[in-house]
Amino acid sequence: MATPRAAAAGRVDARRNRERLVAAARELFASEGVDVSVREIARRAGVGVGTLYRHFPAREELVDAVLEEAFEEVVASAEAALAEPDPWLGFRRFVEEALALRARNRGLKDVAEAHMRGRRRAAAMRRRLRPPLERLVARARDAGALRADFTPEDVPLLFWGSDRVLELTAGVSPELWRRHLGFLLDGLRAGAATPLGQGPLTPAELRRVGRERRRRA
Amino acid sequence: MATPRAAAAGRVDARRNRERLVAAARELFASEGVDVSVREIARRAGVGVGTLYRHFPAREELVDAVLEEAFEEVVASAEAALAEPDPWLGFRRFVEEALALRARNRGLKDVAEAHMRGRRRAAAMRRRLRPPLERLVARARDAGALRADFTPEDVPLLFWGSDRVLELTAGVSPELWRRHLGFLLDGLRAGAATPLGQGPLTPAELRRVGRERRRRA
DNA sequence: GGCGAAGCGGAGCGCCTGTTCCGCTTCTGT
DNA sequence: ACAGAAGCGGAACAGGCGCTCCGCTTCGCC
Repeated sequence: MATPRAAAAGRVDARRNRERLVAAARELFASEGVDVSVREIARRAGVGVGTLYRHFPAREELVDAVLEEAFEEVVASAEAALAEPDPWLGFRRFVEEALALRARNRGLKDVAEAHMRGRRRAAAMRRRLRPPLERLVARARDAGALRADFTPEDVPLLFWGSDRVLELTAGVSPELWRRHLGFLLDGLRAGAATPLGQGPLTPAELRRVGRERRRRA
Repeated sequence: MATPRAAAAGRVDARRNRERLVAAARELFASEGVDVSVREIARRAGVGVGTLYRHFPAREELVDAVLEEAFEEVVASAEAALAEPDPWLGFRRFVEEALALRARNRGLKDVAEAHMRGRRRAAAMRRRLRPPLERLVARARDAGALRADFTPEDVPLLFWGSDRVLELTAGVSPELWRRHLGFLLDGLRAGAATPLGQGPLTPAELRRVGRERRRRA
């Protein structure tokens, strides 16, 4: 019994195929986005589509399984940013790191934007992200660095906008999103603030953004 | 000869069908975006798909024909903004108006972002937009209102980012893009500027953004 | 070593897309 | 009024998608 029966049940070839599928999906989601076809994932993994569906009864479950770990990095980044003593730098660091992760993983960006059309685990991750994110915002605001009218519900706005820049310019100028974010961050400092005509999303509205989007697709 | 033989040649029923197609496409592109299917456009116009293809040998030509007028409004808006005496208000007004047009016309946003995958007329419009836009930027910068490191090539960044917000939140909070733009504009004032790590796109790079994007699709 | 079960592969289904083709209708000049 | 041309409509094609199904292979316990 050298290496046997550890991990989950099932035949060893089945487990190997499952791992191959996850690995193939991880690479393809990161480089091509979540919209790669199941045939392409199966081909990359060296298995048939039937095998893919045996392990992941719907395409979305594979997305869910693969991107959980990527989302975990975002949560970790938010928690690490809270350790930064300067409240403004902590806030800024989280936003930059979260976007840098998206820059390296198209799939993460897709899922974050599409607000999961049925991705349960990503929804759970989102709930985990909320508390540290709220503290990052409150801390920077209370320190007088972040403008007073900024709310946690405004954070997705930062991501969405820079995501698009990222998406469009990744092939030509991979770091250009930092410029867009730089403009935005300069506008988020308390000293730069002028009154805004439009109020923030409420938490309920923010949730609806995801649901509306799901219905469309 | 009351109303006859004016306009282009061809049978009157053919001309009527062409106009119906353009009208149907205009409505659908504005409300659903440029990705509506040809069958849907034909159905809305009350004709068969064969008729659509008789008038517009490829789907893209219909897109091109319909969105030219929408793009024209953007150019007109830039020219009108130059009449504004305050350079900053002029700049701001153009950006806001251009985005408001996109908010009312999904197709315009799609074409502007996709940077025409083969839309010749839109490319011509883009060239027409450049001169007034350059003057708007230079004027606001020279007046000391707009930050000195802002270039005309940065304008698309403003649009792309807010476009995404618009797209995602249109159904829930149709004016939320104004909040995102508000943050951004506050960061564009000379007084708010801090050094940016990343330089602007060159004009050549900006053109490549469109071409890369075309290759993908 | 054999055999039952678990796993595998990929043809095929249903539905979508843009585009083509051609028999039939409708217009229009004489 | 009529003939011929111009225009029309929609079935059909090629190629994509996610997903299902089932005959065949391979594993692993006895």
